Amino acid sequence: MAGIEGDDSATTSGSTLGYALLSLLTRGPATGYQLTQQVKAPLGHFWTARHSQIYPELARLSAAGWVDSVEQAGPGPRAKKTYAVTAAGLTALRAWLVIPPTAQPRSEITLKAYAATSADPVAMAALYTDLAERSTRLLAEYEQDASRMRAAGQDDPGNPRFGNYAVLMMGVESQRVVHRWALWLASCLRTGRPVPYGEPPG
Amino acid sequence: MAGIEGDDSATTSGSTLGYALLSLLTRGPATGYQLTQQVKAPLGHFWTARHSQIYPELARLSAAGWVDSVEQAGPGPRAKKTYAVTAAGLTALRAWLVIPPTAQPRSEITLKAYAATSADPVAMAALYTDLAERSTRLLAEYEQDASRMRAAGQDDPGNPRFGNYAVLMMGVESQRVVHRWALWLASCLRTGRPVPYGEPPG
DNA sequence: CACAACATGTAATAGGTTACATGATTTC
DNA sequence: GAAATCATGTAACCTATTACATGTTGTG
Repeated sequence: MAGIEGDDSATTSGSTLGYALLSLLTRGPATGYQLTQQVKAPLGHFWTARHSQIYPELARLSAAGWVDSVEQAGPGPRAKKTYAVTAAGLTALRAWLVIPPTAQPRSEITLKAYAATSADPVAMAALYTDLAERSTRLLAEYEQDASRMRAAGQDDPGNPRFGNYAVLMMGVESQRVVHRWALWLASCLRTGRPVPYGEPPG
Repeated sequence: MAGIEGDDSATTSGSTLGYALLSLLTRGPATGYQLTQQVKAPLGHFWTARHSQIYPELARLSAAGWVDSVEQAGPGPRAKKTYAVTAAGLTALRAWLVIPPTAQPRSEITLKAYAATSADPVAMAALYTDLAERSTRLLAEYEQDASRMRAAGQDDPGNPRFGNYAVLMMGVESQRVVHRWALWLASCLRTGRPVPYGEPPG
């Protein structure tokens, strides 16, 4: 700051949310509202954001020169703004992508399993049986999405939407794991005795 | 508040961190420092907390009557406090455990995969090859921990430390998934052509 | 004697959720 | 005409990270 002009250099190091929005915008220009929808799936299986977080972040990205926007009037009291990544934004995204990620995942279902023996075994087994059922439903959904994507050629790394497919593959694998693990855990809690992991359920 | 006494009813609904600490304390009394160490593994594979978050939370749990503490003098300028779960704390924990969890997992490695095609394919493939290597190391560690635990009878749901084993099993499965997925992704990016998921690596 | 480990706290900041606020257009 | 969808923002609150602050005990 302090009187020095021309400080619009690439020193701005954005937030993870900012990079997530840039990633979405590489699929094409979008409004804040559309980004709020698009973040739901498949990205939303591993990363979520609400509109109240997205709108202020778009303003910050715009101030940093990483996106620009055109206004289109209505509907509602305010102008509709369509955002697009700038060359500077794409450069920043590319630089961020190749930094090895460090953040640990956070899983509430696993945290509850850590204290599983403190609760009623029957209730706790039911919890994990329900979880296994939910993962079955999700898995079916994801597999359908995956075959639709393959039919559209999105499993090709040359396709700009290949990332959607990569994220979905992780979703499929994760739900398979949740399914197996939840059934194993439920089986342990129901029988009250050690169950070897990976055995077919009884 | 407001003049009404006897408001120490079970209306206090704690934070997730609070329940995580209660879960740790079901293994036995501990100081804030010890909890900071114990949260690292295996719980830390899916849930983390720093001491700066733990100390204030212990104060809140204490105020709610969910834990109590004894002071032991030193070392350092302040007294050392050893915390233990109270009956009320255990009741609260049990009630929380059977609530179906809703929180979505958050994974930075998957987020980066979403934008994989925006970066240099060689650099990006290297990132995921490194990730696969790291998961191999972690998997070996976890498997060792698992056989130690089995030898100690912690794979028995009757054992109060069974939760440690359940969390570790999720860790093992998760690292296996990360390994397969990262190698698949690296293979896609290196060859630039669609690679069927689950094929042995070339 | 330096350095790691033990031990407990607070302050400032960043990240994220819930709730508040407004209003047009489209569909049943 | 009611309800869903489109569309954008702010405020209050909760959660989590980084940095600041202090001081002892044990090990090489």
